Amino acid sequence: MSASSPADTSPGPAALASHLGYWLRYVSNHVSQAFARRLEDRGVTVAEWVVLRQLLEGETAPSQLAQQIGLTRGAVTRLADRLIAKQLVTRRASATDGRAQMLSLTEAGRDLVPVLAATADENDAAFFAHLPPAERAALERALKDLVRHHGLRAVPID
Amino acid sequence: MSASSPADTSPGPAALASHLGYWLRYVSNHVSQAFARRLEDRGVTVAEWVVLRQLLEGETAPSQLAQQIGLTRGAVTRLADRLIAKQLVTRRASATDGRAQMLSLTEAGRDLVPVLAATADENDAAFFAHLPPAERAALERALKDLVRHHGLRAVPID
DNA sequence: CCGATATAGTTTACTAGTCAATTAAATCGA
DNA sequence: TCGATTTAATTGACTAGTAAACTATATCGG
Repeated sequence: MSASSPADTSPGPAALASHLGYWLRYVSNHVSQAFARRLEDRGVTVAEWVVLRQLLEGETAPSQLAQQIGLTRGAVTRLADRLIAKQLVTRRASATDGRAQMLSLTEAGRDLVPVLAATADENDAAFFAHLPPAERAALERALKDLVRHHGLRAVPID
Repeated sequence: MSASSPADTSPGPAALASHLGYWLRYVSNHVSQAFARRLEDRGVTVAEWVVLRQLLEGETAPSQLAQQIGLTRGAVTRLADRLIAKQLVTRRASATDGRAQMLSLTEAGRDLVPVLAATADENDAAFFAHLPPAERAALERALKDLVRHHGLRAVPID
């Protein structure tokens, strides 16, 4: 029962392509890479888009943000540093907790989000629009089932 | 036509979760991360597993390997350095081309591949076995359709 | 009220990748 | 045959993440 994957016909160790995880990673990398190239013109990365979109919901502490988007707090610190350098985000001390910081969008950041969202829409359409609706729906259902079944949450518990 | 994604009900910029690319990346990251944890016990990373499995097909030049697994030659150089340090791979000058190097598995490397393949099988099963066969097949078909339709190949043209 | 513990954020060291520059060898053309 | 171009590999500078150590502030218990 070990070598159970569909394309695994030969004997010996399972081929790379016999694992669904391999294909998932393969396609996902291409989609993200294509998105990254589109965002390049706007001067932001995929990770930065995620932070900016999340901050549109309102002022947020780094640790909270880390939980929401599935990064460690260390990663959020660096990401915030870069976004502040680009003048898209500001960081200020919390009024109520001496340890905490609060991140929010600048004017420029707030203005940029809709532009980036349109870019994300374009990228998604370019990749997935050609799929027959049923297949597209099946893909979405399978992905969400995986999330549900495994209780996938923002990765690093930390 | 811009805000076309299924879960995008509200006005304003599209939410992160309204993009299929977001879910793909989300699930893919979890699968890879889980696989990485399993491989940790064996002392190798996911990228290293891919190289080792590919080298099982035979002695390969770094540039060729780069094409096969979709990395730049620079990335392969570093990866090879690490695998050599772990004594799983050897690098020797090509007999026929003064510029080229050839990478091959050591005894230890060859012995390790089946163990890692079993680990990959386990990880794939843990993530995808619960999906109803039809849904699992639909996922696989959708991913392969995306590869075919977009002519996705080893990413960096370089 | 004060010591122990938990939490927030940053920093350091590491893996993992890109791109661009560099070096050296091979090949192609006049 | 020798100069120009291409190709192979490496290296350096960068983005992007984790994990773990560290600092500072809060909070909880006795």
